[in-house]
Amino acid sequence: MSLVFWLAADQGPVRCEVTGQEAVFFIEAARLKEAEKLLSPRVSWRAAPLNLHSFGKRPVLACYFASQRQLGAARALLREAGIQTYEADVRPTDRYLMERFIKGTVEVSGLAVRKQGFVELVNPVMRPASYEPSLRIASLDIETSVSTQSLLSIAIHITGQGGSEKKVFMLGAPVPDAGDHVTFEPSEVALLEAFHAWFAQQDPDLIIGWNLVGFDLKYLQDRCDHLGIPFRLGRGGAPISWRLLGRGQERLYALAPGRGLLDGIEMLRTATWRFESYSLENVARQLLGRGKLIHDVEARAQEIEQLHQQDKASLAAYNLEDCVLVSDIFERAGLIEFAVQRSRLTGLELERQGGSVAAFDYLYLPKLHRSGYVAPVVEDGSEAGGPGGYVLDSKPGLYRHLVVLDFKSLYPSIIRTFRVDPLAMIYEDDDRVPGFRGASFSRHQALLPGIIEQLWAARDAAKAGKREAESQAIKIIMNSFYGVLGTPGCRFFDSRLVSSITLRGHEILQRTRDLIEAKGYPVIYGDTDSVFVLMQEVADPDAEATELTAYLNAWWQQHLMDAYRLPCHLELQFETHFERFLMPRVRGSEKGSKKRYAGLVAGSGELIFKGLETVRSDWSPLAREFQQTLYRRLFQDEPLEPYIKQLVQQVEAGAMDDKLVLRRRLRRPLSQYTKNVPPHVKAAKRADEIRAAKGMAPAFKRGGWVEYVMTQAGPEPRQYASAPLDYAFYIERQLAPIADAVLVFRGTSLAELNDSQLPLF
DNA sequence: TAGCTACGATGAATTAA
DNA sequence: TAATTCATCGTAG
Repeated sequence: MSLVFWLAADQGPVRCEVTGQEAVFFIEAARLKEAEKLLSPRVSWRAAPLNLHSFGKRPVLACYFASQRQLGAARALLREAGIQTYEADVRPTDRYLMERFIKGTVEVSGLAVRKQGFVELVNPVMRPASYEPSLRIASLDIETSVSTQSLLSIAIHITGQGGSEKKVFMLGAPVPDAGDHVTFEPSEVALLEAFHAWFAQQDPDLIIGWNLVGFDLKYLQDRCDHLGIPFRLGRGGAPISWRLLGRGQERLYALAPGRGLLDGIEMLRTATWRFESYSLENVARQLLGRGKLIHDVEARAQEIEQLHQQDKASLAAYNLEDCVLVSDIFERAGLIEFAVQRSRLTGLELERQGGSVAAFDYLYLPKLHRSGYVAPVVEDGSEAGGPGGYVLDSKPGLYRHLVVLDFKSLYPSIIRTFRVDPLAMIYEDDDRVPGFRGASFSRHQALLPGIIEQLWAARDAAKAGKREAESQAIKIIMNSFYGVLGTPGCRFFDSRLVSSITLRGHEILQRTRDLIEAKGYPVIYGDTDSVFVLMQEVADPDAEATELTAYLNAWWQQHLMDAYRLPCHLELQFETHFERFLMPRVRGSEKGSKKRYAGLVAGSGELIFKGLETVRSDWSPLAREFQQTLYRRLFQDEPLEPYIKQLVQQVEAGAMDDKLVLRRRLRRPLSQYTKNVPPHVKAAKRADEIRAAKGMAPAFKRGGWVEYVMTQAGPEPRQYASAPLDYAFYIERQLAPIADAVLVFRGTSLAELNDSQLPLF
């Protein structure tokens, strides 16, 4: 893999092609002499002895090369000579990838050659200096005409290094009141050319947007192809390279040489921000408290065309405002800082999504090599295995003063404490820490615990320095280790490893519960790393919770030292004090629920819902608002019955019709629902039938949302609903389950309340 | 261009009576 | 027709 860097320099942009990376493969030791003869005049390399974990225990030597290119050449030479190479863990990732985005923080030396207006460095050596982000960022958004398929306008908002700038390129005749930053062009070709010229001169490091690759860049590429002009947004006019990622769903991936392409939606997901809808409108409202300039999303396409004909100044403002929203969202969520930090930690491209397995390799393999071991290859055919987290049975009820204690980063802390590690597991020595499922771990020859220790310290430093994005990136990586070890897609997958993490977690959770109960506090629930402790009748719950936490931490320290001679890195923390708390029952059962509860946080008045209808996007707004009001009243000891009865009457009277929409995602293409047809699929199919009859294209794709209402004729798509709404459905299936979860503790139900209203004969 | 398991609710499909 | 199982989705951690 080679990388092209463009760096600012006095003589103009400096182009560096960097292939410098330590690459490695393995050959049988017996053929070293032959290999030396073949390789030494052509490439620079060195061989190191290694123990062999796989390849049938034959002695093997690791051959290190300065670059992937050298490795490739060596591989070809050896293959010709019939010398087999083993490439168990050669990776194409490059630790310097991110530096192309960080101007002035990379020291470059090498032979400078002038080439086509640029200075090219031959044999560059790059050395990262301190990290100092100074990026120039272009937020890009286009508007298009649905009827003619042509491009109407391109807006760009530039921020960061070098100051901010706003620009709109618009198709059509000039209008007077549009502002200086709006440029009008007579044709699409002229528009695209003007945009290219301006963009090259601005020379941003990053391009950001909303569905940037999947819509804006794709559209621009298609349009340029159609018009026969080149589309060159890379540095130095390089074209964008496109790739279609397979793996079931087709996803478009784009790379612009010398620039990063970051999509807001993907970045928010990666940084674990969660939204019900990732529309720009919704995310901007949630995060910034303001929305788009055109509100009616339904008629948006028509409105844009209409604006282009009648009010170009407004269209320019609208187009630009979307760019500004995206810039502000990136700023508010710290997405660029997050992307840079993540890339620095994982060695993966800024724009790379997921990649947990690759990140693990990046962190682990160099250390494994230095320990003298070769990693195994990925074996296909093996099934994922091993238990997950332990969930305590809950004791249902309505409580006062409940505190939640949880273990901070439980799985990473177990790995660190109990020396869980692929190498430690296979390394044979006498001083071992027991695991589960027959595994045990070398106390001294372990790599992962050290990696976690370093990350943990870096995270504490980031937190202390208020570098939130960095801390978040580290947390995500630490937490991904457990998942990676549990997937057959990872070369280190082994059910003994994951079981040694999760089953130790079971033990820790259960023992912690027992210790708390032995102290006289009832534990009514717990999930994986948390315990829910009752502090009813306690004068100062916060003080006692703090004291209890300290006691438990000290106990674990002592216990692990006594039982295993291990320093304990488990850390229980007192997280929340609920003034009031409700643990529901499983519907139609006496059993307490798991993963569903609600509580009123002491002091703040904040209501927290977990797993309940309120937080589920597939329940109607009616149901979700009902639950929040109901619980608020419950926790404030206000009467419930009048409110419930009143709401039921309002529903029947048709006063709540706009809150009855249900939404659910299609996780497959419509045609693949064969075994049964759930309501949202029925609604989607009806919608597409109606659309087909009108000569319109199908609107429901895999991954899309279906909005529907329940009518007396069954589920109907929201846009095309015709039958009268089925109020009985909403009362019995949306309100009653929510009311009953509370009323059951008073020995009544919604149905009973309703019946009592009927006249008695 | 491969992180994981546990759990609950609903409604459709299937089976027992 | 009632009871049970299965498919599907969204969620907790």
